[in-house]
Amino acid sequence: MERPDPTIVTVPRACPHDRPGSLCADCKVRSVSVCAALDESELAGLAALATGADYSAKAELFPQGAAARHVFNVTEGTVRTYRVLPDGRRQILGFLLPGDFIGLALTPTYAFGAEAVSAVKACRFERPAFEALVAAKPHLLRRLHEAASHELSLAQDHMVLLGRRTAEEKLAAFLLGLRDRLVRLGGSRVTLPLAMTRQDIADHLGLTIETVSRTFTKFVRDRVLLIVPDGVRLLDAARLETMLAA
Amino acid sequence: MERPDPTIVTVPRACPHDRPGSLCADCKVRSVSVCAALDESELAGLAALATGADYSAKAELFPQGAAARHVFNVTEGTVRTYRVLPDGRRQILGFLLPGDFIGLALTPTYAFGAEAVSAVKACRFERPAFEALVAAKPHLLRRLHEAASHELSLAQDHMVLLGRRTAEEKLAAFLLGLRDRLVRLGGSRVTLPLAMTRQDIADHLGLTIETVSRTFTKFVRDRVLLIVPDGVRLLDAARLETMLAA
DNA sequence: CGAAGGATTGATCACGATCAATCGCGGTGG
DNA sequence: CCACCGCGATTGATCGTGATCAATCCTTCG
Repeated sequence: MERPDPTIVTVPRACPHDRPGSLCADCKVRSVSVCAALDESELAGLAALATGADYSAKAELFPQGAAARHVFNVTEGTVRTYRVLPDGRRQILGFLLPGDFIGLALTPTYAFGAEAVSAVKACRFERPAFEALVAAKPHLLRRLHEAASHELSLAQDHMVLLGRRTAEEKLAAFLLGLRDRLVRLGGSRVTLPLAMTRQDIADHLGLTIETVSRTFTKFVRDRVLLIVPDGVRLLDAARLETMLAA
Repeated sequence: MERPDPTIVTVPRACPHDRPGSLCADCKVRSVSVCAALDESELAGLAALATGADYSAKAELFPQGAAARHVFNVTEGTVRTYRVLPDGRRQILGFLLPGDFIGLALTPTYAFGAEAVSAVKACRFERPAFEALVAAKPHLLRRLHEAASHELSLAQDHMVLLGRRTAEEKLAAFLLGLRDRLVRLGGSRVTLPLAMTRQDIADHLGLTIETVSRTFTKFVRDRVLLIVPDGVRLLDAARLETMLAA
């Protein structure tokens, strides 16, 4: 699958954005999101609640601990979710790509902050209306639960990574995991756009920016990858896989 | 399957363990578990599905990746959940105490392994029957979702700990977190029984056994706690709190 | 009493952190 | 147009936390 510009994951129009009259039924990320659980009539209900929200790079979707007034479905761009300690240390919990849902937990406040890494477009739903829909549609709740369970499993994976992996293994796991997600969204298998900074990657993997940079350099020296503008090109993904098997 | 593991004893009975004929309505840990969501009639349905399962220390409840045939509600003792890497490195995801539920995810296989740390008693439900009950009771599903959301939040806390905390902070957070859970179960505020080994604690906090031991020793030297048989006595919990605030 | 398993302590090592300088690129204004 | 600026990334030098290697110690249990 060819992509003209590897730096941008172009996901065709989603939910009702800046195109008046467009519906969730046309949403190009629907198949990979919680919305996949809904039938036509339910989608209609959802579409009525949806508004488009655009964020420029570095914009805050919401801060940690804020009242949870919305749930979101990312349709374009990359979002980082994070928690910070009082002294400023930051842990990035994850990077959200098109199709990813924010607000699965249905808690009164957000347990983490969220910021746009690149320019982001999202489908946004008011919480009260969304909750009402969930209450009316057990199947949607079931789907939310499955999504939350999946996220819990990913969180557990990440605990293993943070607690028991070396710097090299961490970066290898990060790159392969991101590649797989991008492939599912129709991206290239060898060229990964990296919207996030080295600092973001470091804060996700429990490393410093210098260690991330040095590890990238080592991978380049070992002919495992090339660094290209705004991303990397994988030369030897098998070698990365091997690091994880070990 | 015909010759059951001698470390596991199954007894046909309702939720609470050693009292034949007793019902979930009497369950000591109900108020702190997902069962708290159920009314009398629902409890009756649940009680009909429950069997007691006892495990001696170190017994395996199920291995990582096994088909998820049961869900569990721990009623006595401590369980560790874990994932292991191919080369043997282990990450303990959490320690489950009475009232904690195993199998929230409702996935076809267990995403992690579970072992009894101490002698354990649990309420055990067959998955098909439990799933049927969940399908029939949206309120129970909602409760499961809330529990899963809470667990996700705890997992995110732990990611921060693993990625961004020092050894001292990790141990302080572990002790205070465990204390709070034990207090909610009616335990002491200053004397913590530690059913798990130093190695278990190390594998939970992303440290080595030696570092855990040395950090305990440092806490003793600093008059923060005393080491007592099978546990610790907190002398200066405030100092532990301070470490986390920093 | 001896063996075994968990815990502690000591000596040394090394991975990744820290401190610091420089690079490279894109944007901006003179 | 290009000099300058700012920010992210890279690289180098050194440090230090926590890992590793290894030797007891302590408790329980047969």
